[in-house]
Amino acid sequence: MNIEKENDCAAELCDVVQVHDDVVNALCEKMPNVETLDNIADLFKNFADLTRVKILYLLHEAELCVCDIAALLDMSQSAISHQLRVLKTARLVKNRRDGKTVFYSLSDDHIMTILTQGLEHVTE
Amino acid sequence: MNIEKENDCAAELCDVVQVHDDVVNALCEKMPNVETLDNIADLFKNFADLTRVKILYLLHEAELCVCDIAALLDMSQSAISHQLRVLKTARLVKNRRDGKTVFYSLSDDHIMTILTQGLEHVTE
DNA sequence: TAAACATATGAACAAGTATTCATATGAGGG
DNA sequence: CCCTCATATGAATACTTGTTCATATGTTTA
Repeated sequence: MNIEKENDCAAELCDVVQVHDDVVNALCEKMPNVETLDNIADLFKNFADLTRVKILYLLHEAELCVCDIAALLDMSQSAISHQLRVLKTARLVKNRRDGKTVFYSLSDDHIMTILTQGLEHVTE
Repeated sequence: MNIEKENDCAAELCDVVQVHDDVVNALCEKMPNVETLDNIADLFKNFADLTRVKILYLLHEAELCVCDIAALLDMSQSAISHQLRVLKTARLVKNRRDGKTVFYSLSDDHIMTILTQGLEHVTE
């Protein structure tokens, strides 16, 4: 019974076996596969940093360029650019160039749905 | 115009001012305060690790003791115990003692709502 | 084409974190 | 009581990550 091994469910539990076998079997089958769980963890990594949360909230309100975000958050242009690259790699934000300026915006609405769930949880 | 300073909105933007002042003012007012955003980031940190995501999914299916989780995830008892402490500190899981055994379970349903949002996002 | 501006990027450093190892605490059974 | 089992914890280590600094790329304008 070990979800690590392609859900083949063969790991041994405590000698005392707190959980009945049928329950544990059901457990393995209901679990998403490890790759999916890893993708979920990676997704949430993007929301696990204050700077990135601020950026996402700002972009929810308006399309912004790098230097505007840097000014609004009182941080260096480089720091913001690095973080925007993280968010872009995760496909949470997209950008478009207009002359010298690069405008960033949220990729889709689902991102804000997740953040709102978090907001609701922390505000009870 | 700087949300860092208690939303007093007084930071300077790019010289080129990509965003009009009224838009930026609206931005500052709509943003949750920094403390709230920090709490959101802290909340998501709990979901930003594969081991913890696995644990939460397991606990969604059944109340489990430490050694069962360790066996199911093929990890050391100590590693699991450390992670459960993280999740307990964040009030995402609760526990009860029954003799030698300590059973862990999810604190509330909202936790799974957030994870499900993440799952939906990664599975498109 | 040179200068100025906006952004991107690589290396380095500091801070945070997940696991291991050894050990401590706590509970039940003999 | 002592022994065993289940869990917790502290220190150490390896790994990850966010920011800074210096610099490169790309675009516009003089």
